[in-house]
Amino acid sequence: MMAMNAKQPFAVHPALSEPKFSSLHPGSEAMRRVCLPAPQLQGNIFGGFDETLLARAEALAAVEAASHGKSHPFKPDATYHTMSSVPCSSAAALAHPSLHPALEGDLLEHLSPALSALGAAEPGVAPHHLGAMGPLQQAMGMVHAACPAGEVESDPRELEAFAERFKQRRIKLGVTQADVGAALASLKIPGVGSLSQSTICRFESLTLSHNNMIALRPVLQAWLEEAEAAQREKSAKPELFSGAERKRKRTSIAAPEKRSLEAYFALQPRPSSEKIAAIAEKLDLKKNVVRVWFCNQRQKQKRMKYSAVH
DNA sequence: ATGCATGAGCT
DNA sequence: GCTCATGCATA
Repeated sequence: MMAMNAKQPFAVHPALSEPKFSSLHPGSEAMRRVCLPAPQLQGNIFGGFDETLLARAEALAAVEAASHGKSHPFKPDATYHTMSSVPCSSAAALAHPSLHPALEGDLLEHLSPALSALGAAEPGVAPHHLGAMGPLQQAMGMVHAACPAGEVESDPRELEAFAERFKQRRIKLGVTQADVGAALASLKIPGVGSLSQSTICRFESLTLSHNNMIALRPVLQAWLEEAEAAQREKSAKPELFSGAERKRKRTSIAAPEKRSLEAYFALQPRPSSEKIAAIAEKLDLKKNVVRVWFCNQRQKQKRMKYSAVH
């Protein structure tokens, strides 16, 4: 496939970074760590009472399971792990483990008071200088160059409004999210290829990182304008490209395991390799699956934290 | 709409 | 091995 993850050659436009993101520099990750609530405490806890904590996390998971067990009816689904033969119990994947926010929050707070503090301690998602930003960098550059710097805002409120307007106008054009993603390539913006339906969807629902939103906006705005112009002259033609025969299988983590993972995450969002291995063994999951789960969970938490503050 | 995965670049 | 952007597969 093409190099879709070229490093970002430049940072977010100055006007785009507000106070929250002023920490926008290559070393922001290090800084974020410094801001973590009582890091050494977490480290000691997890490092010294491994088994105890693992047990507590599991107990927590068990309590939660019992609390709304009936809300988690097992589905006679045979989890398909074509590529990642995760030996889930035959009674695997549940519909959705939506934990009760109240109950969960309560329990977790007792187990990890530092967790709640974290939310307040880290207001912004501190978008660094962005590493894997994608080919859209160049597009951003172009758009910015062609736009009066004054009108390019990064105000979260503005972004939210744009996303909503975008969706509305997109629907008005009768174009699907997938169509938009594919059509992006025909914009011929240097360095900008197509995007998936997932990404367009996430953009519209604001479930991308702030930086990602900022980066994509100019591109999507450009597409929108072109699409509307094209429609005016009656020559809109979305283009889809035939897919391939690639088959990737998705691991499905059963609800009980997921609950445990969430409990572990509350205790330690960044478990060491050893901890991950231990957790993986206890839950009978592949270590890499657990590692990726934690990575994804962290990404999700960041987004949630950000939207919660804005 | 969202869960799990991949890969680039960085440390 | 992490973060981040992004995507395939699937509910």
